Amino acid sequence: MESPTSSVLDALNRNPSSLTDLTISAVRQGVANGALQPGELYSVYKLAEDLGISRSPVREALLRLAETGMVKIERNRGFRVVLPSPRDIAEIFSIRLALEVPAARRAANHSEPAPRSKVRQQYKSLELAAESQDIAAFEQHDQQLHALLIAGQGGHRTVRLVNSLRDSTRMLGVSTMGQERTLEEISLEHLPIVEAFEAGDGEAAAASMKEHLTATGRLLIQKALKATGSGDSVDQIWSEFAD
Amino acid sequence: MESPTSSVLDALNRNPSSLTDLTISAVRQGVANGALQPGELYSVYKLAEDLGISRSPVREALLRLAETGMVKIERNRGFRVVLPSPRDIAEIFSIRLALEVPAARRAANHSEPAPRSKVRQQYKSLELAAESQDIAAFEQHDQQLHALLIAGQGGHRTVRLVNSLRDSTRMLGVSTMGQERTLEEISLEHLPIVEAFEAGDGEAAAASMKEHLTATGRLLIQKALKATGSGDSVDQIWSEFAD
DNA sequence: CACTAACATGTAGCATGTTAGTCATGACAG
DNA sequence: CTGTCATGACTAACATGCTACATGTTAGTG
Repeated sequence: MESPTSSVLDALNRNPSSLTDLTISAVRQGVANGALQPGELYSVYKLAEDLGISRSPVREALLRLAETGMVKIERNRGFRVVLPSPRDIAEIFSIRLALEVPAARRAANHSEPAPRSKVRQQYKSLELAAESQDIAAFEQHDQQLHALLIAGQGGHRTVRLVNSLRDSTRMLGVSTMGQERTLEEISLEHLPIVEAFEAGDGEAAAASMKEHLTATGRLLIQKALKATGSGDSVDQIWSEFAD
Repeated sequence: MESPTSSVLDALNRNPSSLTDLTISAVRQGVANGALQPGELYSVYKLAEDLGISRSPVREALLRLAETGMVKIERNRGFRVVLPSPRDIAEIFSIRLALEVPAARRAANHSEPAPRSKVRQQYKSLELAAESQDIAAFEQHDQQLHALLIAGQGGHRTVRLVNSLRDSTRMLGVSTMGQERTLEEISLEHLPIVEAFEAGDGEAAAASMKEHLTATGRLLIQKALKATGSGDSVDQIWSEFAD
């Protein structure tokens, strides 16, 4: 194996864990910035070469991503980044609603000073990223804000689960972000959640979280429907999964 | 490579897919029947030898199981089957409640003849397994019944997700099954759900599903608390995650 | 006797060789 | 022109060799 590229080394130094984890991050990033196109066929061979590492960790990374549905592996053919169907999106958001709305309620009802300042801080970072149109940073702080609102008591599994669901819709956000909704608008949707959390108002937190997720989910479904040219309506699909 | 054991061959014939999948099944089964003890340290090396295959598919299987939390891999040491803490169990059931209760409601409200007969049939199999004290069959039909009640429109992800959550608590069921509750009792808990589903009564289905999952979850937490000798109460832990 | 350093052992993680399956291409028969 | 079949390129899946590391043990030091 020749000398790894500097970016690989950098990532290695930041995170001494494993090349598999590194590869997972790399694929996520590639999907986020469009380097990996949904539907296109790629091979473990080439990806390993590009990353300057061997096939084993790359393969392991892809298997784990396939487990979450972000990627599909085709035997003896290669792998594809999966573009979720409108129904997939609806299901994903129905799950997120089922998990995050009660979580937001509980979090607000039990909110304490320390997590409050963290949430506020995270929201400020989100605003900042929105102002400077930094989509990558925006995505990251959005994720961390949602994670904070779930983590309350230590819902590790729930956080991991929601993060993996976000993975599946990440490639949709890329094209959507800053078009239908500006980053500022999305950022503002979080404000009532944060305020309700700080006020310890569980019901308000739940309601505004529900509104936020519903708006996001429906928008992504609409986007996906336009892309597929299907005749189905957003309402119809949405009603199959969420109320 | 010597001759694989007959059980391995059997599993291979049933499922011609991949050795990785075979290994996942083998580990699940090993956990279910106590061949793999929680907390004990095992090695990929030996497991691969026992299965009569190479280390690669075994390693891949364990990585995927680690992803779901059923197993923990320790670098350069081995892997352990994870015994979930009382809090872990509470979180798992809070997730299952969030997903399965609304799913049961929707399923009942949209129930049609075809799925109805399938559900009824699955319930009969469950009863039968309970009568004959066949724990393995009982587990399987229990899982399939829950899956049917979720799958409604095609909630593939939700089904997979719930199945993976069940994985994490499987080793607890082993020791519990047929002690605190008899199989017949557990089977009977499903009856009101099935009846509400057949009657198209969403609210009743949701309520009885909630009752069933709550009873199961609390029982497992109690069991786990006794094992750890902790002073926490079931109510206290339960209230941190579920309502 | 306490305490440390060298070493033996066993492991995950990674690299790489091997096997067998899939598909595109094009020759060729009808 | 069309459908069939050989063939070659490419691939995932699997097997296996290698390396660095974590840990328990033992030998050496005060």
